[in-house]
Amino acid sequence: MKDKSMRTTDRSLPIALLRARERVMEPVREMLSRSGISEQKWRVLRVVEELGPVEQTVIADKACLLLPSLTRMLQSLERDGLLERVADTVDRRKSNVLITEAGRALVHEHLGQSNAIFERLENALGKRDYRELLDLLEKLQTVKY
Amino acid sequence: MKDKSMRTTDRSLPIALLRARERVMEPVREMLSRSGISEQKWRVLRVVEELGPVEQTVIADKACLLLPSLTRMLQSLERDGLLERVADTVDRRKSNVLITEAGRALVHEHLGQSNAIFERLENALGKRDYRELLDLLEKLQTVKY
DNA sequence: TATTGTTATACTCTATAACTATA
DNA sequence: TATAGTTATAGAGTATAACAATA
Repeated sequence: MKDKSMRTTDRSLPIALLRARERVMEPVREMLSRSGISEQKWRVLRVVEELGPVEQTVIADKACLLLPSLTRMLQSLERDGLLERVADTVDRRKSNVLITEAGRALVHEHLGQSNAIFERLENALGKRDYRELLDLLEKLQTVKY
Repeated sequence: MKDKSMRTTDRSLPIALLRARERVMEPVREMLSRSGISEQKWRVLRVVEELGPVEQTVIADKACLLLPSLTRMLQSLERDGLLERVADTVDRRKSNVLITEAGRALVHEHLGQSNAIFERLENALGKRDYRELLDLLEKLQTVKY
């Protein structure tokens, strides 16, 4: 007999978040693999494109990466001419990362495809539920507990 | 000037799901690291405990892992005496995985701690929103698009 | 002393293909 | 021929600690 306190994995928030994400990422992965860019690098590019010149600690936080991982990705993205690092003039420990024109072009090209994917999903799930889900996820990120 | 078609990363479903998950996993990771069990193995154990004797393809699907990764984890979990693999008597290509008493004990012990973590979160987020979020994630997993 | 970022290292997981055994 | 699982292998990311430079 099952323990009553046993939450099923469907009702486990971390597992449900992961399964949902895997589901949603399927077509995105297909898109990214065609251009040879990893999921993680794609997040870095989007964060940098969104936040403008931004320091690495912030990128790591927003893109859910550790700093040592980020360092290597930035080196690679910089070699590919998609991002640039410039030393901060005020606090010289920092460097600010910004997107190049080539990087911006790449982001926007893929974002077009990505938008198409998520428009389909939005319709399948219902606009109301889709928005509600994003609202709840946003709330979850900021809640203190 | 920003492109209007540019969704911010807050409203990107994959990124929002990831950030939410990272947020939620923080205390769970702390708990797991104390017992030296990886996140992935923890998912495998929970899935097997939940689904009883179950074939590996199903575990891989439910725990969001690839079969080759799962194979190695099962070997390790079997060595540790937490799971067992028994050949399927009907279809001999398959093997059924089941949890041992030691495995069940480990799962339930950690599940107790995990429940405490998520009860706190449920209260912080509000029971209604918490349930709504799980419902939407479940819906997302089954939607066709 | 604390913080920003880098380097080093070991390890784990991912991804793909090739393979075995069975259906 | 197709499927279940294993093995091999390359590569990428994770996690920790130690380090350099700067604050």
